[in-house]
Formats: sequence, structure tokens, C-alpha cells
Amino acid sequence: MTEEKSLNFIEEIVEADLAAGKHQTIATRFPPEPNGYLHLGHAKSICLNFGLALKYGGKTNLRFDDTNPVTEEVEYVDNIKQDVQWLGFQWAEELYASDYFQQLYEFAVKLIGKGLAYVDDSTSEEMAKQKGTPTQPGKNNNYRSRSIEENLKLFAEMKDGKHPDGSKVLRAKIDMAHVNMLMRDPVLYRIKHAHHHRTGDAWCIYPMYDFAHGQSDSIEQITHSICTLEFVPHRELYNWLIEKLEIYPTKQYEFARLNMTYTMMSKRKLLQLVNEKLVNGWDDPRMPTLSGVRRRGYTPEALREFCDKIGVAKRDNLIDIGLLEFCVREHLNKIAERRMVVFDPLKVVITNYAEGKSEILTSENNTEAENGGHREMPFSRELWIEREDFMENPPKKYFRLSPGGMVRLKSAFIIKCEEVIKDAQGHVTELHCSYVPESRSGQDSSGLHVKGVIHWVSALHATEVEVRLYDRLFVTEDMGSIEDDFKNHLNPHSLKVVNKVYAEPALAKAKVSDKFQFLRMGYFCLDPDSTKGKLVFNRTVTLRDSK
RNA sequence: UGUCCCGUGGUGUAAUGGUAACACUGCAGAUUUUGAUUCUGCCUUUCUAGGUUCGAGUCCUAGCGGGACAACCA
Repeated sequence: MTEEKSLNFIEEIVEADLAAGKHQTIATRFPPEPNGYLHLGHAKSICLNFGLALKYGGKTNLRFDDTNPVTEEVEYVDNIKQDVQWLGFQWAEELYASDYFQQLYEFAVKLIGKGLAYVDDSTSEEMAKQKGTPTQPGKNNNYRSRSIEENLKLFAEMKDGKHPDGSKVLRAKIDMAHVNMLMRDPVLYRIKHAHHHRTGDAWCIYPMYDFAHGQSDSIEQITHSICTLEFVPHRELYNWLIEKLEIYPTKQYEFARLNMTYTMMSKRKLLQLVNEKLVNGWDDPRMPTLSGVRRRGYTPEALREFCDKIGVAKRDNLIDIGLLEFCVREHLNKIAERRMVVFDPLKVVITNYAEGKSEILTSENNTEAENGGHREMPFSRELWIEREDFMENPPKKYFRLSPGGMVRLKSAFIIKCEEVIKDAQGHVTELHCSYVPESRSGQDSSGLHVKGVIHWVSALHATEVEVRLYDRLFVTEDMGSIEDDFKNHLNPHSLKVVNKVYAEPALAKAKVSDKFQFLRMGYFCLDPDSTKGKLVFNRTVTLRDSK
């Protein structure tokens, strides 16, 4: 196979490194902080990191960046692991930055010993003031000139719990006038008398991101440490620490994070939606979380295809959510069995069909699938059709049912509308139709040609289900550009529940997360809220509509 | 009035000094027992100005535009 696909800029770097013999094999890592659920932006990162290792024969570690015990929880750890596996990837090792706390502590001592770190007693307000601004240099304070011995002693005291939260920090001693704000003596360690989900109460000082992430990369001998663009300014510090600590020189590379129309990827804001009950949990099918889209009915295959299609580059982007939906439809079209379900029922009585009679017809499950097979559908005198599939005064290009008009009932017969029954208000309540017995699907000898084909369900055999119709979570296309509260942009119609939807009997056998195409209505999957008495289906995505 | 990153159709992404292309979207048509799928066609592109070069989307300079950076968050 000679499929030629151009490389993204990171693949080019990897290939160049491999070609130059810089590495024999590569190692990447996916480093989530366990303070929330994974979302579509993480999917991009996961596909990139794991994809690279798969493509070039390396390995990928799953490493939890758990250096802030106050926001992190095991619940998140468990769900993150589940999401990564669901997406279809397996990590080489499951690791935690907290595994390295002792090592990190020793790194800090080494830095102090080299005169490259000091204990600062300033408050965070004072430190902010001394730091300057992007256009003004910062100032040194008196703590900066403490002796190595004093720093060593004080840092040990911090570790031993002799000082309260916020009273002291350990800072790198770099340059308070540096043009890069991150190089103006960044905080390395802070005191937090907090219980950690893994290390318990063993520590009361915790390293900051900049003193944990790069060091963890280095300890694991990660060859390519890939992160998003907001970490570009951190790279200088990342390299400085590796150099001063004299440890394995991992290289950091940055790519542009995923942004999508009508949604939002901020973990902090997603948490807010959950906490304020504006959605029904992290796995609400409207959420851009992996657990949300999974419950919605998206498939890992579709997500991986999507990540492949959006590419990897360094410029800011806003991906049309329609592209994700395209990928979802593309996959579901191949794998989802078809079923007939009537959402807004209108009764049809077949006047020339014997009362009490019924017969079994068959319909293909999926003509797109290799061995899609068939299912049985009962047909009888009284049927439900979609109210929308009948019009009393149809426009020219309408080719469904109208008075005196004919239509094909999918996988069944051609019927003709003979009489429209209305109530006192003039509301259509029922249609009386005749059917053409020799037009039966597969053995049609009627010679009739009708353009319209509609779905239907036998009223006698229908099973009642609930359907949840989802729309975009936000009404604003670019949520990154708003200046007011993001909650002002929530779509009030993002969820519409339709009860009493009539489904063909074959659907009653559905199991949770089973995926179907409801003919002409969209793709649906069975929600875990379903009970024996009542099945609940989520609309994953509509069908393309070119009406 | 700083430093860094980035500017290619409507949206993404390619083209690695040699004919600007692929996908999505949109529009038009064909096929269709799903107005789906499938198929065909069309619309629409290198931020600006200089420079290097036989030749620049690509290299250089400047400008313009967008983004990032002043958490004891990651």
C-alpha cells in the first residue's frame, strides 16, 4: 500500500530525529490533571501522542499531573482511564507525578545547593507586585540573598510542616528582569497542608507544574513532550531546569489546541455547568466531554477519524462542529441497523385491508453493511405515519402523501390517500387510504411508480419509547470570542424530550448503547436511563437533509 | 507600547524554491423502496509592501492583523 499522506510538523520532527539517530525509538506521554473529565480537545492530544508512538513504534505513558491535591480526585482518575481506553488506546505505563515527589524534593535541594533556588516569605500579593509587568522589569527582594544553608534549613522546615500554608515558597533564582515573565524567579514549591488522593498526608509541600512536568518527562525519558500553545513561554524555563538539574533532556513541542463552533472546551467552565446543574452531569449527551459524546452515541472510530481530519498545526483554529458530525454519520451509516419509528403520529386506516388481519413483512437492517440481514415487521389495517409526511395542500415538489396521492410505505405497499378525516376544529385526525396488494416490496407487479417513500409502524404492534433530541449546547458560534458570562449563551432548546414515540417491535430488543438509524429521522442510541418498561433513545445526530 | 507564536478558499489542512491541492460546508444535477447513502459538476484561496532568485505560498526585511505571557492553577 502506497498511501501517501503529508506529515504534520511534529511527525516531521520525529522523522528527522529518528533519521539523525537522535533516538532509536520514541516515547510520548498523555499528561491529564485529574481535576475534570476529558473532552474533545483531549481527544486530539490523545490521538496525537498515542498515534505518534503507534506510527513510529514507540510507547506512550499515561501520566496524571497530580500536583495540586485540592482540586484532584480519584473519580477523575478512573474516568480518564476509561475514556482513553474507550477511544482505543492503551498506555505503556500508568504513572503519576506524585510518584516522583521524593525525587522532585531532592531535585529542589540540589538546586538550592547550587545557589539557584531560595525560600521567599513574601505574600503572593507582594510577589505579584515585585514581578513587574510584561513591559516593566521586576525587582529583587531581600529574601533572594538568603544563604544556601538558610535556604536548605528553611526548605526542610517547609517539608516538615513547621510553616503554615502560604507563609513561604521555594523559588528558582533566575532573573527578575527577564523579558519572559516565567523566568522572573518562578515559584517551584508551595505549602499546602492538604490530603492528596495518592500520597495522603505524607507531604505538605507540593511542586508547581513547572517543577513537576518537565522533570517527570525527564525521569520517564520522554523523547517528545507535546503540549498546547499556551505552554510556549514555559519552554525556556523547562529547558533551564533540565540544564541546571543535569537530567535527561526531553524536548517540548507545542501545537494549537482544538476549538469548535458552538461549544467550549474549558474544564473549569464545564465543571461549572455540572455543579450548577445546567446539564445533567459530566456525561450529559450535550457535553463535549468524551463521556458525553459516548453517551450521545458517537463512536471512537468517528472521533479518531475526526482527529485525523483536523490535522495538527500551530495556528489558532475554529473547527466547524459539522465536520465532527460528518465523521459520526460516515461511521454510523456503515454500522447502524435501520429501524422505523414514528415521532409525531398520524393514524392511517387501510380501508381495503381486512380487519383483524396482519402479516409479517421483512426489511433490510442495513444495505451498507456486508451481511446486514433482515428483520420482521408486522403490517396491519391501522398504521402510524409521520404527521409531517402528509400535506393537505402540498407545494409542487412535495412527494409524500396528499389527498388523492400515492406513496410507498417502506418495505411494504403503495397506498393511496382516499379520504382525510378531521375533527370539529378542522384538525386532521386520520387518513383513510387504500393499498395496492400487488405492490408488495420485493414482488411488485403493480407497474406503479411513486417517488415518495415513507416510514410507518403498525399501530397494533407498536412499542412506545422516549426520545431525547439534542441540539447544540450554545447558540454562539465562537465561544472563545465572547466577553460576557458564557452561561448567557446557553441554548435553551438544547434538549427536547419526546414521549410516546411509536417504534416497530424489533426495537424492543435493544441493549444500552446499541446504535440505530431511525429511518429518515437520524441516528439514535439506547440511553442507560432506559428501564424495562420504557426505552429511552438519544438522538446522536440527524441525517443530512437536502429537502 | 516589551517578548514570543501564528497569517493559504466560508472552515480546516497540504504543497518541503518549480502547474496552489484535499476534506468539510454551500450550490446545481444524476441515481435511489430512507428527500439518507452513492455519483457528477460548480463556487471560493496564498495579509500588504519591498528584497533575494531564471522562478517565491515557501527564503530575507518591514508593516499590518490575530493569539499568548504579569495564578502559591495545569
